Amino acid sequence: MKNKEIQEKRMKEYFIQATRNILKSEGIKGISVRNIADQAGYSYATLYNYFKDVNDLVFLCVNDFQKECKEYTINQTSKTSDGIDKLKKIVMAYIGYFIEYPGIFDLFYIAPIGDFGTKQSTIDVINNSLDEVCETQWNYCITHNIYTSVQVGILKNKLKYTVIGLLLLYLNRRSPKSYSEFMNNANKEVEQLIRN
Amino acid sequence: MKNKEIQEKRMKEYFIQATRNILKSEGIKGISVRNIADQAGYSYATLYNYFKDVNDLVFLCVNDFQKECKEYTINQTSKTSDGIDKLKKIVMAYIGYFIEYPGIFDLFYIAPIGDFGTKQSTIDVINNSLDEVCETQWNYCITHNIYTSVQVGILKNKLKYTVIGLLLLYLNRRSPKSYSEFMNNANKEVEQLIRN
DNA sequence: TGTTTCTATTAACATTGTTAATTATATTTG
DNA sequence: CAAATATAATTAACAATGTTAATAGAAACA
Repeated sequence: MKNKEIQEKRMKEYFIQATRNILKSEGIKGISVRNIADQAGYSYATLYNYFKDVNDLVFLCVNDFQKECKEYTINQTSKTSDGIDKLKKIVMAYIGYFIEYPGIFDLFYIAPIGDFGTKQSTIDVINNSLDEVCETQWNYCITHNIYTSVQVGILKNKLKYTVIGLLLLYLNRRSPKSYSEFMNNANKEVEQLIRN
Repeated sequence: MKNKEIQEKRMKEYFIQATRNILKSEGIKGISVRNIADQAGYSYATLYNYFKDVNDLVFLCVNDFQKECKEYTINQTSKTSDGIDKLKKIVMAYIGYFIEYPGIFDLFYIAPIGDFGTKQSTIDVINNSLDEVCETQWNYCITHNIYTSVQVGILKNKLKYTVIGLLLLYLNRRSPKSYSEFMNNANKEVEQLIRN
């Protein structure tokens, strides 16, 4: 009876792995049932023995990406010591992650959430994505009296809306056109927010 | 030679009109070549005699919607006299417009812009959408020394990112869940931004 | 080994955007 | 006005999509 579960888990992992690869390389536009199944080494209909539909499958990648994203920001900022500077660098690294993998931004913030089919816990991970990445620095700032916890609460929201707004406009090719200009804007906005 | 142009313009208008109706009622998910052509009273292939593809057609609605959006904000704030209060109300009305027509938000900020096929002027309209709606109030604030023009430049950006971030998260069903909570958040954010 | 139960695959359907072939309608010309 | 031509609109067709139903294959068990 246990073998069954192990095998099922393994099969699911094959499909999830394939989905992650496609999301990272081709983005959401590259996602299709047949494409995923091909990369997983199975037929497209087999997928439906393990997942309700393709949307269900796609959102199962959120946890892995959030984990990867956090590690990414940690690695990019390991040399900086705790405090506001590090907070800023983490936020910029967070932005950098989605610039490098626009398909993951689509998944987190744009892909439609099925009327019911997407777990609340997944949505929670998305909503806390930026906060979680910054968590230790927020705590550091509170315990070292750089911010009050009320200020942190307000800042978290402002930062979230600003970062997502910036990314949406740039990744969806509204504005600005150039990467360097975008990074300028992002730097400026994050800077202004964090230095109160 | 002139008749031809008039007729062509009229035909285009039929399709654009149909596209606008669908966007306002069903949203972008309701857009399909056959659906548009049905509502326009023609066959689906006829559409290709007047438009490069369906994306081209969809983005032609941007100008109309921007105009409508501006009128919407004017009507909703006609009783308020110029100044910061009016500015805030206009921004909230702008938000309200996209809450009422989520499909238009999708068109403005989410729909993918073809590698080439979408006119730069259309993209400009989108990027200046909020600024244009607020224009007279920004000018009022500058001439009455409420803000400096430098401050206005900074505020415009902050406001844009915040409003779009707020709308994206709410309309795409990330957070918050309830309308009233969303309006609370939006009010708070806009308020904090505008009062320095 | 033979039967049953689960798993994977192929077939099939409806829907999508787009193009080619064909028919209907205007326009021009004799 | 009638015939020839150009233009506009429609149907047919294709490839790709998500999903379900029918089948074939493998595993488990008697």
